[in-house]
Amino acid sequence: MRTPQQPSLFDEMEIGGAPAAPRGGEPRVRPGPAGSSLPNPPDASPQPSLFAGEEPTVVLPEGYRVVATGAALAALVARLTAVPRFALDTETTDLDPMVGRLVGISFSPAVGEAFYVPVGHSVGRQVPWHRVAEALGTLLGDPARAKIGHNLKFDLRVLERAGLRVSGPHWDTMIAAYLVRAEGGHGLKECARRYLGREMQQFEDLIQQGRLAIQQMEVGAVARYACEDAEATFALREALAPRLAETDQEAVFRLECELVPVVAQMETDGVAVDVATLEELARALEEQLVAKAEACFAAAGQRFNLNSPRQIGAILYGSLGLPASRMTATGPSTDEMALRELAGQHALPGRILEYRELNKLLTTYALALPRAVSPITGRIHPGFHQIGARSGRFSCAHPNLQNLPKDSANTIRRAFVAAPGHVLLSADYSQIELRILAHVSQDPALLAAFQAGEDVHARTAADIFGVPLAAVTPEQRRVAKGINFGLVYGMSPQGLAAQLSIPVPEAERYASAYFARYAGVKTAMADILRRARAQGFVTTITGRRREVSGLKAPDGRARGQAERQAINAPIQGSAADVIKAAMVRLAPRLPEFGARMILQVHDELVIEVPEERAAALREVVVSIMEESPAPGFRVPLRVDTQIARAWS
DNA sequence: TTACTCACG
DNA sequence: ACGTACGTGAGTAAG
Repeated sequence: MRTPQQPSLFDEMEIGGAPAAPRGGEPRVRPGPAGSSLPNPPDASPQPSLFAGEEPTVVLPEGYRVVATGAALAALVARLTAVPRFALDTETTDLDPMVGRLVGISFSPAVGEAFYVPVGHSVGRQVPWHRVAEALGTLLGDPARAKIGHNLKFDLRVLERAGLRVSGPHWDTMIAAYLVRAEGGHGLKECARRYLGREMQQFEDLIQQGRLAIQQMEVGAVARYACEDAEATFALREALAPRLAETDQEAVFRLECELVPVVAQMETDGVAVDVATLEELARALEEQLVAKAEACFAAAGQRFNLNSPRQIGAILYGSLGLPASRMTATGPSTDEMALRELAGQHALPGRILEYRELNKLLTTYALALPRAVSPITGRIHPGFHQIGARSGRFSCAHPNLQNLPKDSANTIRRAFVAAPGHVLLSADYSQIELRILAHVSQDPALLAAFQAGEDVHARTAADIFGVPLAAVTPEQRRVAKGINFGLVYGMSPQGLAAQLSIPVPEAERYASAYFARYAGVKTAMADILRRARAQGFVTTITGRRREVSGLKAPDGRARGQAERQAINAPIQGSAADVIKAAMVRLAPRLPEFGARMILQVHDELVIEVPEERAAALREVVVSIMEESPAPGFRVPLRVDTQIARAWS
């Protein structure tokens, strides 16, 4: 693997005496407010060809064209102007759009037809970038023309960095492919194989063939590859559109495509982090960790690798002879629940738990997060994956900021801060999944509880224990809260019992008391299961589909798991639909406040806004998020907000 | 690469 | 009797 510290052979190479393109060595730090995207044109100086005097080695297939002259560029614009939609694809020097520079853009206005516009090659003839941008800008910004792309988020970010804004409507073939079929890969090449029966040239083959970085390769070779990408993408749209219709997922597809530019913006803007706070925390944790490790070794009577579950198991269940309660696939478990059970019998298990807590904070957060800060912007730019979760939720990675510790005892979230002069506005849905359940079930008692604005856990407690609302004890509310969480997860009495640390028969009594009071919920769940068994899938309020297999499995455990998935997916997935739709409605309102959406954590949105506009924006955010998400959705939605310098 | 553990909603 | 609920990503060990 290459690292920025180890430039390849080719970085030293200069062609035709022109200076090599500037590379990542000198990061231009862009401090301050969330990334106002400075123009960042590709490294595009036309240079004498490395291959001057040689015959072109690549013959383009019929229908593919290189756009390397002003006349060809005009012809491309005319051709694209004549069609209602076209596919586009970008070639870049890096897969990270924060780092990669534009090498070329390919377009396809029809099946069998594609154009490649080289803009960042270091060899061969090409039209200067400012002329390309000028010629294509209007077209790409035209809201009357649909842009088709495979993972458009990437191309939008790269083009934006190069100074070209691409407006919708967007038609993302990767998202379409995922909605049509979640299993298997969703790369362009795989999709072309599956839906077009085509075997495409792999990127690795292109690179290996030239043994050069893409921007240094002969334009013709890249053109052949890039044209195929754009053209296959165009063809994919035609193959996938009818499948989206067959599965009744046009509405959710439209939602996801409208979300693409919103997510692109969120990733590009990133979030500011106070590295000094994290470094200070890391130092403190390291100190505590050493002491805790020594305490563990003292209790164990020997030294061992505290990060190895296997070695911990050998000590606890071998040397110390403690009884193993829970098993994993490969041996006795040392997870938190297992160690808690042993805590009364020996000092070691409790100390291991304390060690693990510190170690998690140190390695996963305090040490790892500073490494994720971009040297280019000084901010962290996590990837938000619209199709990352089967339920319809986002997933978040590199780093995952959706699972930062929430415990007020630590300072991890406090290290996430607003830019100078700004604050973070956090807005989260209250009880969104239970409200979805109320809507889906139309259970009168649950609907009434929300419409009355009651504390729903207390209401549930009052109902299942048969006491007045005002008389509910904290313990009763705790049990009711467990029930309500359990409902969303497709609860089993066993799971409920384990979660609440109560006997199974008691959990069974609570569950039946609940379903007696909320009979609509019981019948709604039975309906979902019946339909799931008949159709093989469940759906959300927006029509997002999730296939569920195993509902007819003879193995009770497998069947139970499938049933819980079938119950949970419409609830979790509808909640995802609700917040995604709110993001789409909210995004166009943010510029007037100078604000940017920077994080989404399932039921929470975090927005960075100039301090003096925060109060005004809060009203807008709340009113948009609380809007009814669908016709006939009568459960009131409630959004709580916080405004602070930091995310905590 | 797989298994385990653990952070979040 | 049941292997302890739904959905994720990351760090580490060990093969």
